[in-house]
This record gives sequence, C-alpha cells and structure tokens, in this order.
Amino acid sequence: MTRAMLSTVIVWALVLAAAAFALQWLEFQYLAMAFSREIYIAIIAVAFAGGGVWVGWRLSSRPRSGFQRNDAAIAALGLTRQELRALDLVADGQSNKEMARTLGVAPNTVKTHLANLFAKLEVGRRTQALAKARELALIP
Amino acid sequence: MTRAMLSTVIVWALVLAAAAFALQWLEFQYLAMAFSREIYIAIIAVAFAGGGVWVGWRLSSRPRSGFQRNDAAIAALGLTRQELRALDLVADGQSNKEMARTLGVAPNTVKTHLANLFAKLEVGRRTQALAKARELALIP
DNA sequence: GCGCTTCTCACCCATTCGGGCGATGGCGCG
DNA sequence: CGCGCCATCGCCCGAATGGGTGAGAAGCGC
Repeated sequence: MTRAMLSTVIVWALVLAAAAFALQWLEFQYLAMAFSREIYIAIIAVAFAGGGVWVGWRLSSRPRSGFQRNDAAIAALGLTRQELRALDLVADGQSNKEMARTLGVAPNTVKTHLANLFAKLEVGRRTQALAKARELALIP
Repeated sequence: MTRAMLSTVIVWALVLAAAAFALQWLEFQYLAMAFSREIYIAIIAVAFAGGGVWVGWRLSSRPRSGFQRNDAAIAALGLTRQELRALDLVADGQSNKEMARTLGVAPNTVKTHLANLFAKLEVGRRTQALAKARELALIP
C-alpha cells in the first residue's frame, strides 16, 4: 500500500521532470513554430490530465488483489491447519465427501474437523461458519 | 458504476471547459504580464495533473466504500426478488426455517425459491450457490 | 516416559437439505 | 380470456449435514 503509493508517486515525479526538460527543449525547436500557443497549452493539459488519471487510478486501486488472513483471529480461536483447510473448501462449496477426497482423508475425519471448527467459531452450520469466517477475515 | 463514472467525467469536462475560458481570459489580462511563460505552463500542468488525479481516484475507488449487485447477471439469469432475498439470507447463514420466519412464508416456499435459485445458478448446494454468487457479484 | 495437541476414523441418531412432483392464486400481456 | 411467470404451499424420499461419543497413532515439550 504505502510502497505502491510511493513508487507510483516517484515514477510520476520522474516522468514530470523528464517531460519538463523535453517540453522545454521541444518548445523552442518545433512546437513554437509548428503549433499555435493554444494548441501547445492544450497538449500540455491533456498530457498532464491523462497522467493524473493514471496516478489517481493506481493510488486507489490497490486492494484489488491483496487479501491476507487474520492470523491473530486464527491464533485466538485456536484453529488448526486442517480446520482452516476444511474452511477454505467449505467456502469453495464442496461437500464433506468432496472435501475428504481433496484432503485425502475419510469423510468422517472431515466431519470431525468441521465439528471442531464450528465449535470454535460458535456456529452450527457451514453457511454460518462462512459468514462468521468472512467477518473475521479468515477467508476472502 | 456507470452513472458515477459518467457524472465524474461530465463534471470534469465542464471544469475543463470553464478552465479553458478562464485561462484564455486570464492569459491576456494578468498572467502574460505577471508570470513568465514557463510558470504559466507549470500552473497549467499542475492544475490538470491534479484534476486528473481526482478523476482517476473517483473512477476506481468505489469498491472501497460500497458494493452494488451485478444487475446484469441478475437479469441474465432471470433471478426473481424472492430468490435474491433467499440468497442474501443464505449468505447470512440462516437455515430454511429461519429464512421462512424472516421472509414470513412457509419453509416449503423457501425450499422452492432455493431450488429455483440453485437451478438458475447451476449448483446443487447452498455453499456452492454462495461461491458462485460471489463470483458473479450477486452478494458482497 | 507422560501429558498434551493434532489428526485420524468409526458408529449412531436427529435434523437439515435437496429433488421431484403437484397444486393454487395473482398479475401482466396479447 | 388463455398463457406464462411468480409466489405460495404441500408431500415424499434420499442424501447431506450436525451432535455426541469413543478411540488409536503421531508428534511435541518437559
């Protein structure tokens, strides 16, 4: 977040500096003769407006990809690896039998993991577990 | 989404037009005499860059505050009001009986709505429905 | 070794859920 | 007015789920 913002701003600042020199040079070389002053201004305005849009977009669209588990909550609840894996599979919409196949264990084992998970989350259904897990940022 | 983008763009376009006139006027009144050409250019650049940042920020920062349903998908799938309400309650973790109480209908009615919802989503379980509905941005 | 946790699996039983079927009433549309 | 869609509700039945209990094996720390 902070890193992305900084890098974005720095990149933009460098582009600005480069553009300043380039424009300074171009101004006296070609543009002053080729275009009228208004068109030159318009080019500047459009270029900087476009750059601004880019900067603003990057500055506010970082949460798109990032999600990280609430490890504090996991520790506080005492959730184990298998319980978390089962939770992920529940969020994926799998049945107990499918989860057993995915995890390579018996369906009864999955049931046990889920029962423990439900107890720790203080819920009684998998859909409730999903709602609560999402509140706690245990799943995306 | 589309409305917000349009209004943002329109506002910016109006500001641009107003600024163009203002600059045109100011240019010959004060700035041409008070500042050098480079400073004038710099003011233009900063102003438009700032405006661009604002536009870019507004254009891409609506997932932060709100969530809005994918109405296009709802229409495409032909989901009805009750099916959507049932979907919300499923996401909330409620059982069929609780949903019946919430919606003020019989449990069998809830079952019917869910059965139709599952058929339209092409799923067979409520957890699958939740996963798919989240993919389609039908629920937060 | 001993206690602890974790993971594993089993059995039984009640509840919930999902599929399939049919049925009624309201409402808009041609 | 028939037709289609939506909402409502019922019944049956099989599958999935949840609760409770027990228990064995592996690993960890003291």
